[in-house]
Amino acid sequence: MADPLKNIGDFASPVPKPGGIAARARAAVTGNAAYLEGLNPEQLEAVQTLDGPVLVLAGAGTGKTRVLTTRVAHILATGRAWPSQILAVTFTNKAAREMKERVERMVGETVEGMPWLGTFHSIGAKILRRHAELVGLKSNFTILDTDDQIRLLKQILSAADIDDKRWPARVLAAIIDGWKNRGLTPEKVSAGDASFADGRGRELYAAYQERLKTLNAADFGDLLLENIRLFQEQPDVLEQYQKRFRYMLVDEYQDTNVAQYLWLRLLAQGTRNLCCVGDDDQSIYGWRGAEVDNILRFERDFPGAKVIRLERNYRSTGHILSAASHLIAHNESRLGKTLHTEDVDGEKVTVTGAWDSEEEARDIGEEIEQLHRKGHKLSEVAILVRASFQMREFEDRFVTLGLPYRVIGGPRFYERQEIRDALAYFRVIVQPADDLAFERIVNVPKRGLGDSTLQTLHDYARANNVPLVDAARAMTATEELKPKPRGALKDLIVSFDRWRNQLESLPHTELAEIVLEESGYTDMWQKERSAEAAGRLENLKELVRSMEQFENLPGFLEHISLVMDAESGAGQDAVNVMTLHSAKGLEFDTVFLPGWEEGLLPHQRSLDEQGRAGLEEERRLAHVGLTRARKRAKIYFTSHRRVHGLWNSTVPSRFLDELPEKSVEVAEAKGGWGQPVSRFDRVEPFSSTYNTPGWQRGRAQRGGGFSEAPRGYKRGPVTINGKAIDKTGAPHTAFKLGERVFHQKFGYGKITEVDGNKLTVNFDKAGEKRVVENFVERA
DNA sequence: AGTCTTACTATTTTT
DNA sequence: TAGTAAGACT
Repeated sequence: MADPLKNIGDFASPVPKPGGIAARARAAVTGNAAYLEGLNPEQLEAVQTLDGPVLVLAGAGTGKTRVLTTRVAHILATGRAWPSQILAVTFTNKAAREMKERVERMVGETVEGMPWLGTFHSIGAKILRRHAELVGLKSNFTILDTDDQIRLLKQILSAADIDDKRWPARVLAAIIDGWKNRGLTPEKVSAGDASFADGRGRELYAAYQERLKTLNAADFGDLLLENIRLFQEQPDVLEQYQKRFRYMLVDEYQDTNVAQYLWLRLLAQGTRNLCCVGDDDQSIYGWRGAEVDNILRFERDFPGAKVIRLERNYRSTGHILSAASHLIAHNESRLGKTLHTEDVDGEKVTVTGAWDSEEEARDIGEEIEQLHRKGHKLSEVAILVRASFQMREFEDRFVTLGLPYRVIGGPRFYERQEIRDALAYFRVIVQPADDLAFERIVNVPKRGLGDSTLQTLHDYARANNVPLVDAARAMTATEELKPKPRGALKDLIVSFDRWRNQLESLPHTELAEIVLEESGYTDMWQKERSAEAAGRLENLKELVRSMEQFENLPGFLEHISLVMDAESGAGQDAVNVMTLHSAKGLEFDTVFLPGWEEGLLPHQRSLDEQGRAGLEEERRLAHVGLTRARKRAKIYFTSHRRVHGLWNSTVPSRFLDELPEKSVEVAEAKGGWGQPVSRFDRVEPFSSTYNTPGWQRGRAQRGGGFSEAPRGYKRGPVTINGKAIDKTGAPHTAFKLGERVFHQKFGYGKITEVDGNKLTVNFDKAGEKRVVENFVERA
């Protein structure tokens, strides 16, 4: 078995050795080092202010990554610290990888990789493995992902005799995650917390933690939480790291949660040389525990902190930047920055109204084709949506147009069923006590080891307090199981023993192939002659291939749970389709922003659940979208959208009101009125509703207030400060069967079914549709 | 064990 | 509407 501690930097050698670095250091001290060239004064200050806490407020496109990497280079070049004495944390592996590459390029070959550059989780895991015994784990503990977590919680719920119908495991998982994000161990959760199973949440949390320890496993949240516990309970360990990390850098500080903040604060109590880089205006992960407050509070948390603002934008043209700045200025909870650019004004941001999402997609498709004809690269075009259901319309359209596109985000490589199954096999080999992995694959492929056999195993395992594999081994020696399952189980155990023996003697990629082959796993998919199965087999091959870059099986497993992301399909010239969230950090020449409607952006749920804070986060999301664009930003909204299969009239987003008139141009939908684009007759021509766009009328009436939804619309789910008025609940108009009604989109029709507030109407022209009663009126 | 039926739900996503 | 997940049925 590999030594998991292998790559951990040594704790010795605090004095840099001379050489190439020294020369650069001299240059750096006099301020004329090559790597400092081309930085603007603020960036230079952010790079050179090395002592004490520093907060770099880096607006979109202001050279944040450059500052971060140059700062590392500067620390190294001036001989302030060794690579192994710098802690640099990011959120994603992608960011970590990029930073590593850029630092290496900047500093040159003489510096070996930085052992403490990585994600919060990977660094947390590394530290935890070193001191696992101190928190009740072994250093080869397994890292569980969300899927394992939920399966484990299911068991715990059933053991506690809780109906997992009423109290689903996934809900509990989310609650526990939330607690962990806030740095709460079971003891610290308030006893009165009744958010789950009538107040039994805390007890279940404790049981879950106990199970994790027995399984020698940690979930993602534990990687940090156990670190904090370790630091708090073992001051000498904490001190070790405080001394080691002479300089600390944090990327995307606005995304940190409470646990991450606590972790950083503990470590920063040593040298206090903590540099956090972030942008409060790009905080869009509040819903998964990020605390914007961390960045807003920085100066109070770290007295004497130097705050440096990067406000020079090198990405977008004037109009785009002005639109984005005006929009975000409507937020109250922000530190405030004024971005400016020396670039030309460029094209105005366009706002286009479309009849429905189909027209929206058709229009955007057309515009993209036009750009393409003019020689623009498709890969420089992005469509950024609020919710993934919006993507479908675009995909459909692009398929008919034959326009190449790629969807970014979506299910990850290692989340696919076949990958997880294969990994489960490997996990059992490396760690026989991994019950979750064992359970996953006992009967995959089918071996006739069904629920009853598994139940027997569970009972035995529980009674004797041993892992399932041991229980299985014991049971095969008794008469308790029927001959058939007993034989199958025995075969499986024997196989695992054999594979485990080959762990040392065979290269791990070879062993992996053998395991997948001998277990019958590849066979299982080969027999299923579907297109899908072929893809799965392909993925399995890809998995084995990706193992090559690791030294051994345990090393590979460590990385797959923390560091594996599928960099798929890049390189092709294709339009990028993704959510606003996954667009953060990217940039494109042309950005399309469809769906700027009340209820979608800002999203209704955000408004309902988070109120004003939710609205502000939605606004930041819009801001992130706009600031992705270098040369062209094109906003769209529709007046009709189908949500959950029901047609809704929609209201243009309030954010449209918040854009500066001088930088915005109202464009007409290409497939606009007058053309027979719809299957239906338009009862009310598009132009009469929006020729003076509603969002402009709204502004005229309201005089600039921003927290209210646009007025003047009778229909649709209009909300004010997150509170819906005119909700579709109360049956204020009782429609009857057979009645004639009128709908804005579908025209006239007869009611054929009434179901609460939902009506099925047989429209004269459009055929049968289900609609919410608010959207029809008596004819 | 496999297939059919019904009920439910329906942002955003990394590690 | 559409997709999934769990339960019933055969």
